[in-house]
Amino acid sequence: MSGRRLRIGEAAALAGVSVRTLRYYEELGLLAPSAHSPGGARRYAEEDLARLARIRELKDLLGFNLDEVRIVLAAEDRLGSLRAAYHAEADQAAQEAIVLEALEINTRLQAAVEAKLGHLTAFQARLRDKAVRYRAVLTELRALGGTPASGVEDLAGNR
Amino acid sequence: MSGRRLRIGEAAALAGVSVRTLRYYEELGLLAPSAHSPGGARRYAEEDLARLARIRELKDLLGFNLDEVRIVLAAEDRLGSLRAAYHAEADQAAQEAIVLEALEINTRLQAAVEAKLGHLTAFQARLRDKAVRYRAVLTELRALGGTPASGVEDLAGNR
DNA sequence: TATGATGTTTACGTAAGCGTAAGGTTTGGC
DNA sequence: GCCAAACCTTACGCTTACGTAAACATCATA
Repeated sequence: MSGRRLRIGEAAALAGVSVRTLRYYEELGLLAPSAHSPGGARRYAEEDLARLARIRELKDLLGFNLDEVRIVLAAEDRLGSLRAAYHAEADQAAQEAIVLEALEINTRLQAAVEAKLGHLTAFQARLRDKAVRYRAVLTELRALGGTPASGVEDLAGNR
Repeated sequence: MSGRRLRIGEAAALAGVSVRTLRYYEELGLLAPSAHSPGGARRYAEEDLARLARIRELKDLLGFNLDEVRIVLAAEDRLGSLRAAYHAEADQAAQEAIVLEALEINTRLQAAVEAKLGHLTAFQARLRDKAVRYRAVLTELRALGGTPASGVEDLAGNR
């Protein structure tokens, strides 16, 4: 179904990160390649790239550091292992706890995203406002083109 | 206008940063207190705190590093000095250039914000989707168990 | 099978963004 | 005027997130 496995250089280029970054993430326990060549070279599958994308998302988009990223991913991983052992009759209370934990983290993430969205849209509004004022100043400046220093005073009142 | 000037400790506490951070930003040429005590202690005015807020916004919200922040602030500063020297008949072409520069940076900022907003909303959608699936798993788990383990039953239904 | 590109581990280096300690000065309430 | 709290400068330290180099192994193509 899914395509071939990528060498570390290919994976890095595709994801827009460095080879060193991939090895570093593995060292931190964030991202391990799902396979290795017989000689021991890392082979990355698509799911690995997806995980990498999630890492970069949490880091770059939400500003999480790699330790915080790990916490989030760890919960998702526990959920994944639950899903794998779903039919193996494990302790149901434990399974519930895992799903609840995932839900909790999901909720916290949603809150974080929501907060960021709020701040960003507010920032955006202020930017637009400023742009309008800048353009007004510009046209006024240009209108003044032939008329030097005639006491026109409303740049200051522009705030 | 509230004239009270703040000592560095007060300013830092109010802004939620460390004293060291304020001094560091000054060292980088990002934020200088608008006054000093006779003995040489920094005194921060409200405008200084506003500037600090802008710095943190660009850094934390957009992920800019302090050097990028400085570029943005420098343009705003030039615009401010233009405003101050508006009546001093300076070279009009130069004034236009300054406003144009501010507009350009504003545009780039808007683009950055827009991009982030797009990514964030996409991320948000995926989070919501996941939450729905998690709750489905949870109800299924509980249905399989027959008896609700702990008092709370309707986590799936709320929200 | 040769061989150059790409990979491996190990380990030291680096830039940003502060933290923290030392040693001295200023501030401001009693 | 006294004195603790807060400030000053200088300077070295620390963490994060990698970069870079060395010395060697493996991969894949001719």
